[in-house]
Amino acid sequence: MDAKIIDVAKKAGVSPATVSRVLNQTSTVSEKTKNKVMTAIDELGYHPNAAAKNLRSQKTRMIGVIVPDINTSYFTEIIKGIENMAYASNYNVIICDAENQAEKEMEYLNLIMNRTVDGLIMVAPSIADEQLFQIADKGYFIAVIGRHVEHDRIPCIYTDNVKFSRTVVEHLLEGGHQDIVFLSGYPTAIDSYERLEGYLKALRDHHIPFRPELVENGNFNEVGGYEAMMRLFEKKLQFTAVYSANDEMALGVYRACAEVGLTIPTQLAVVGVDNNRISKYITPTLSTVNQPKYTMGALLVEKLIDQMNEDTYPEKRVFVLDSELIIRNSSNVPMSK
Amino acid sequence: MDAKIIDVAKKAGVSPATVSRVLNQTSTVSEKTKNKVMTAIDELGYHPNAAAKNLRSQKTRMIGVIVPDINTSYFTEIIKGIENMAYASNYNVIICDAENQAEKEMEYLNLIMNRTVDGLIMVAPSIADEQLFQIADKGYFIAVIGRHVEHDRIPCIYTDNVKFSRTVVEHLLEGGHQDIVFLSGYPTAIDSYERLEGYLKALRDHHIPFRPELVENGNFNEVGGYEAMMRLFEKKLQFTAVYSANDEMALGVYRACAEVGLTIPTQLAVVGVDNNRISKYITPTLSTVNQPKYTMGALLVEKLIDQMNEDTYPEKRVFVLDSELIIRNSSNVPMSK
DNA sequence: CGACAAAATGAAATCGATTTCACATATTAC
DNA sequence: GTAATATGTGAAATCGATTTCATTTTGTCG
Repeated sequence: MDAKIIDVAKKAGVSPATVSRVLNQTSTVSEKTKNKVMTAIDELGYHPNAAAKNLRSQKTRMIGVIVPDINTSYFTEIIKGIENMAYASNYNVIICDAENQAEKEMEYLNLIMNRTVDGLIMVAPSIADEQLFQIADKGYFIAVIGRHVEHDRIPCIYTDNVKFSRTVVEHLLEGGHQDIVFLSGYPTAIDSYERLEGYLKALRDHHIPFRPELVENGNFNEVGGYEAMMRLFEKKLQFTAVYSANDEMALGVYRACAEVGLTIPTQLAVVGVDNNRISKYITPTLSTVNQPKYTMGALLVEKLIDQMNEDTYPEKRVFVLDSELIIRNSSNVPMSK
Repeated sequence: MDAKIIDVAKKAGVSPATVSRVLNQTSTVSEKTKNKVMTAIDELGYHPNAAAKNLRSQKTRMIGVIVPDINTSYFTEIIKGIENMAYASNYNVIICDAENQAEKEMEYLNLIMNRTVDGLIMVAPSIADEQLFQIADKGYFIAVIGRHVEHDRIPCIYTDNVKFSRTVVEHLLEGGHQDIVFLSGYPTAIDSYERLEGYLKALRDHHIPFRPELVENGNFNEVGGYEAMMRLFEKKLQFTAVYSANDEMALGVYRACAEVGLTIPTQLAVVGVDNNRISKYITPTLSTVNQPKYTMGALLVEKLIDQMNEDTYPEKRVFVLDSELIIRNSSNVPMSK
């Protein structure tokens, strides 16, 4: 069906080698033959077969990205950063949605093992360190966003969860809040754990007793956040603020408050994490922690590409980026007594 | 670096052909040799090279999906449907984010022309009909979500924008609203146009004069919706309801109202479109039109796969799905006079 | 103008799998 | 026990590009 390089060559009266040279600018070709080849390509509507090209050249100029969920703006923002930077370096990006299933995540590792992609970025992977090491040790290029990985060949980038969590809690303490709920995401996610750690450390530093009953799991989504809050309300616990480990859950908190008739921020202060698109559009506007999502993606893919091209160990491999507390209306009123 | 099929063959003491047969179950192999081959594969950690496989077999078992924007839940829900159904049929999905750039969309067409994918799904494409026809006529498998395409070889699926828009407007008219703002998306998008058409028809049917100054463009996102409303407020126009062509813009409407001190729904009724994740979490909960996003993706990819496997014209090619108006709190109070 | 370097081009090998075809071995039927 | 069939396996061709190496053509200079 499709025209092949040999057809182009015949039509232009040259050899396939020359056609290849015109297309890839791999050596000089005279202006005259270049033109003949180009018109032949145009007339035949020739598109080089990717498989043949990949097979011979042993590269694909594709980068795979595995994300836990494609329907989460935190991840899609990261993807945008990856895509744009990759595009600029002439790489295509294959996005893979693991749908929060470890099994699917594992399946997608095939992309790199079977050389469909030249490199692989795993965003907030659930896979164990050792598995990552194994892949890297075999010589494949992988990189990780969202957690620390201790391996020479694996660049990684993340933000300091503990640090910004302390900032959040201290912000609430300054507002006069002592009884602060912590809404956690998936218990298995490292982010959940580290954010809880920051919460605990801040309390300890300020000599506030930790009340375990104020920690609830909301699975990082609206439904979970809503249900977690409802559980807390039912237990009639005393609290005046909520630190939600992401913005989606905070939205669930808003809904729960609307239903039980609690006013934010006067009766309950709320702070989220991620600064997602809608956080400044909901009412009241949501205080949250801005993470440099786009930058994380862009920076890491850049490192990965460098590494692939030079096939060398990068001088700097671990990137811990700063995040920033954005105080909006959901937490900017000191507690009314 | 990687083990090749010949290495496996040598280790197992068989020919490459046999290894291939074991892996692809393309003909019977004795239990004994099968075991030898499998252990050799295990020991070597062999992964068949995708490029070689694709080249020889002339297929990739990959399906490309081009979406206008990956950071929009309407599209990601569609993707979920595509992915899951494709996965079930043993196809992998490559997601491509055109970032609302026609140029990028065009670039991604290369995926099918160069046979990186076996089939291509274009979601709400901006490309012209004729270009689509050309591709299909060359024998490539493509399918379209979100608009009607009149070509024997191109399956398509969409909802009836005109129809549900009438329903929305009639719902508002029943609530006593006569001065209804229409917030449009990108002017170039067919969805914008058809939704406006439904709005106009409903007004005409009910003998309500059309006031062009009540139509504003909000680009399908929060910022646009917010700015559009602010423009309307500044002009001090008289209106009591807003039909927003999607939920994201409706969120912008909410924000604008919060800032100027208008209460929804008592002072302004709002209806959106898409029923996105957050629409029932914001306050007041947003009336909206539910589109069968997941189903659209799943159904269409199924058709595409059928077509690819049978290489035949499908009996049914055009699917117009029903959508449903979900009345929530943002519009359920009759206008207070 | 002849010698030599540089530029342009082609023939053939190659990438790593699948697939065809032929052949060997095992099984069944009579 | 032999013929006929079914099953299992290997050698070699093949997919469509790139790349190496050799060769031809062009250009430069004394």
